[in-house]
Amino acid sequence: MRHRLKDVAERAGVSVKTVSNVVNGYLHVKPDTRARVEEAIAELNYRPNLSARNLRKGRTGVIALAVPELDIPYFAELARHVVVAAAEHGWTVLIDQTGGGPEQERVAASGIADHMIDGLIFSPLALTADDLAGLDGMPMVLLGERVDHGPADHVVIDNVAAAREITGHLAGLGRRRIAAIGSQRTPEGASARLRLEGYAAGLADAGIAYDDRLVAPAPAWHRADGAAAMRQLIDSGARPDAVFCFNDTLALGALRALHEAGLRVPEDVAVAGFDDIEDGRFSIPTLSTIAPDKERIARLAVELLAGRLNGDRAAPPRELQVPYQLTPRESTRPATA
Amino acid sequence: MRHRLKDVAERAGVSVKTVSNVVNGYLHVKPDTRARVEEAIAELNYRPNLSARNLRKGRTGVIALAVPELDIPYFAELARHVVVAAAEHGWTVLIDQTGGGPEQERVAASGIADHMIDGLIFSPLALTADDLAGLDGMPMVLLGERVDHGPADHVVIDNVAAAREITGHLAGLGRRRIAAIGSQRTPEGASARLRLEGYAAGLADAGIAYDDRLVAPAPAWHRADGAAAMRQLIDSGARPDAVFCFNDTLALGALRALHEAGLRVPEDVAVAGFDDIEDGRFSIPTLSTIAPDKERIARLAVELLAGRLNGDRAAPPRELQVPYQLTPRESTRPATA
DNA sequence: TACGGTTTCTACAACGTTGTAAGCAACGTT
DNA sequence: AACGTTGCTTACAACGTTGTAGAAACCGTA
Repeated sequence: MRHRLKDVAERAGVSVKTVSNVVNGYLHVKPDTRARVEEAIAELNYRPNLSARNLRKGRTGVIALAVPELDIPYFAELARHVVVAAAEHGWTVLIDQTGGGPEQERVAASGIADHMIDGLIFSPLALTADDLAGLDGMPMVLLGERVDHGPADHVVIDNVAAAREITGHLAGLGRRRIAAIGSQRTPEGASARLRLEGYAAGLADAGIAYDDRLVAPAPAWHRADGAAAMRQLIDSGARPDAVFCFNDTLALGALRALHEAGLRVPEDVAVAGFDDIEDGRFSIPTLSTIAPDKERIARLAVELLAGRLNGDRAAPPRELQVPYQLTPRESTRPATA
Repeated sequence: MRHRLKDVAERAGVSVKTVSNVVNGYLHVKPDTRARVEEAIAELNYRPNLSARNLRKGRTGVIALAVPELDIPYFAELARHVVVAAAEHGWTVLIDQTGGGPEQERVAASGIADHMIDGLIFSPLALTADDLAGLDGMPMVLLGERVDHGPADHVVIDNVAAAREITGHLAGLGRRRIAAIGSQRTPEGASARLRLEGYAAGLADAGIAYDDRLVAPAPAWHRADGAAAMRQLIDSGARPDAVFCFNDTLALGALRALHEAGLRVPEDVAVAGFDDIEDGRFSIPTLSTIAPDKERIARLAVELLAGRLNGDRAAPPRELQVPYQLTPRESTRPATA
């Protein structure tokens, strides 16, 4: 049986509001009254009804994190950091899995929001700035890259620079036939577009001509897509001597396909990824990658949201950039080593 | 600006309750009244306040899923299935990350629960049946194995049988020095205990003597722990020709350590895991494992919870067993192949 | 016209909490 | 002794919703 303030009040012989004051740490309560109330609370194992509190206060203490898929390691790792960072602000995180489709993301952005959560941290794939316009001022922080600057706060990394740098890293090994895996033509592929741009810039830096036949699309960025794309590159006769995969799961799939084709990594083909997921630190070979500071991303997102919630909701949207780190591992080890 | 029933009612020229009736699909509303109300709802972009509704109805439409860590692939995959299954029942899932410590799990079990959620699906590591006793009848389903039968519904797989079967599989390859990685002495290690028991039974089946020196503990079940345990087994001179790791992440770590030690898998050492996470299907070599039916686990958990919520809360706790599948892959490929 | 029955709608109260305003002691100051 | 001040406590209303009970309008039949 669940108890209410009223039950505690009766037991302690005080008013309901006094119990409320004790629960909320109000200062002016006589020590012995407080003790009596606390005793009653303990005896009845009283717990506040959050729905009622939320109704009264207009706040729920819950924020939502909407990600495309939970079992993509990057998002899972991100989610972990967000949960931790949110807890430091006293928030619980409601995790929503959108699947990445435009319609579902729209539902997530508007539907979930209904008075159940105080704010939203959103990692959209398909959503456009327009979709977000109808959100009635739900405080929101967007993660990841969007080409167009929407109406909400943003936490991003410099995808173009990172992709350019890692492409340069591959060129620095002496590779000339550097392939890319993960391009996408759909409007959802904002990350893909930026990373492709960085790849092209990296090639240009090294004086290598961009070759369409070395760029393989991937409908999604799962391991299976990476393996399929790699196989296709191998079969096409394009003979790459390095591959930059637009994320680590693609790269892990590519490693697998190379292995099955009897090609050695990095001797025959060097492989680089993007995201620095845990798997890449233990794969065979270990995976060179771009390591974004995920903890910082999560922390900043939560802080931006906190800022909106406590401060000015109408302030102009901010965009924060988080650093990344080029992290070479075995899959791009120089031949000399 | 957010609107209330009252605003819609004024605009449509009806009472608040009539609007409520329309929103809730009550039958006896004249078509043209309904139309007027719906128009007003659309114009104001009205959304019900869920806190108020919850307060009134005593239900929130949210269930919680508490897991030790989100970035352990097994839990992430499980979470994905739970979210999907819950959505089919109209529930949103609040995901809570306990960290696996006893105190945090206790907080998760009792604290989160406070009127914010209708029920809880809990995958505990450290919690005992006693800890769960004080939960005041919060409907709850436990996932994974517990030695003692607690007061709540359970969805489990037969750990002992599965571990025994995969140990037998290793023995069937002709291996005699079959090691185990992942044993735990702590009371939290219920899974470890059961899988160790199955391992011992599997050895006995094959007429192999149990050898303490071939059993390596792992404080947690991460890749790093698996790698460390494997290194220790190698260095100890125990010379295993097969390893059964108590989960896939341990096994992936072990693969890595074997690779670094210059040992071939499966030729020198066969490796088997448990859980069938996505990584194991793309690792080099691919990982033989026990594949529990995660989707079924999630679905059953949600259905058990639904049963509690809609039906008899006082019914005796049920325990459902979900099938698993021994899934041989490259890491235990027979020498002849 | 009157009547019972159905359909459609409304007023009111309640869910459990907290903000507001005000009440009552106890105290020190004039 | 009267007074303001401070500390502590309380009654009441309100947050936005829905269940209950019943009123009003409408229908067909006697």
